Amino acid sequence: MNDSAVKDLERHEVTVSPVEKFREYLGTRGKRLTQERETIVREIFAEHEHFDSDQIVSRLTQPRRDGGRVSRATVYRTLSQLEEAGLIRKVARSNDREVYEHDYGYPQHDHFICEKCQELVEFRNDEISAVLERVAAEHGFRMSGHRLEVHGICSACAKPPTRRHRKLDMI
Amino acid sequence: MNDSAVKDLERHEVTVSPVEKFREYLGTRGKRLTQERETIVREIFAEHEHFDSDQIVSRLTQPRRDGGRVSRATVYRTLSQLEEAGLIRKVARSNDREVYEHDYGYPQHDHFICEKCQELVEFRNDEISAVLERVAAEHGFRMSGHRLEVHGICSACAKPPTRRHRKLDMI
DNA sequence: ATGGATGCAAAGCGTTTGCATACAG
DNA sequence: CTGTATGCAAACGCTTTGCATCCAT
Repeated sequence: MNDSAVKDLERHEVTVSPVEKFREYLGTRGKRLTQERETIVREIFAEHEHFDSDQIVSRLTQPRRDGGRVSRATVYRTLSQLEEAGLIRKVARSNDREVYEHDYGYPQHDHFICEKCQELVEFRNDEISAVLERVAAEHGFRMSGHRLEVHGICSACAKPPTRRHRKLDMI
Repeated sequence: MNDSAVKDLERHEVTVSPVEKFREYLGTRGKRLTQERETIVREIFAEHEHFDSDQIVSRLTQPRRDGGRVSRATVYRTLSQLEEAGLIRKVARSNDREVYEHDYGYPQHDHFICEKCQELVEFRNDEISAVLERVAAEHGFRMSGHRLEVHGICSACAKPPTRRHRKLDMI
């Protein structure tokens, strides 16, 4: 992909809504944008937070004020397709569940994962991609992306224990 | 950890066998090095290859010439402990299974994961850890390690398709 | 001796799937 | 209309666990 193509893509990304982007993807595959799928996409892109399948299921499985309810099966099926469509991506595993995040309209970044509180903290660093591009090229590997989890203790958990932290530790 | 401590660790690593290292770990925890555990460690460290739980289970579950057979449950229980002991670590997920590799007596490295053939290819690059150390420090994050998967197409799969590749592609 | 470890089978748990029914295009 | 999609519940596949028995220390 050349530079102007990249620019087109970027412009596209910030212009088209997630739902529209998904509709386009579905269209090219002879698939349909159903109410259920739209409900799921709206729910997921309502805010930029990490999430797992079960969170979405519990939010959409019980009757809702606006969009109708969506079954567990449909949530799973739709998450897979959203991933194929490049709207979301798996960033980590936590509690035996895949953790997703937005991969559309959001800049490339990686994560710290705290071993104490399990919190995911995003960080951006362009050097990493640059190094990876170079290393991949050296190995004749055609890189399409990467997944990087940096494990350790976050600043909050590293601080001298307070009442609040103690409590959490004792669970 | 200072330089001489690092050197001690390295010397230690190449001197003590995986089984001994495991015995040490178990000892400090009031646990025992049983025949089953030793069999598993020997099997795993017989060669430096990536592996998943099921591979070990199938190799040790059926009666064996030397070491006795080991149950599925014990393999799983022991793999967890080997991970805690720092002898092995999870490097990826493939086919819904955790993929492990030796984390003892082997230098730090990361992996390319081919999206076509699923092959894991190791690569070493010291810049990455260096960058991560720095970024972690900037964020007040106390880094203990990282897991990096670089996704894309490996050189073999990227080559112009041969008869052999075509066949594989059509599966 | 005796508290930890094993084996077996059953349970767990996230995820997938078969099938009858309900829609989007 | 017609091929897709949904919902439900059952099936799946990896992993964990309860319990009676066994064994390393």
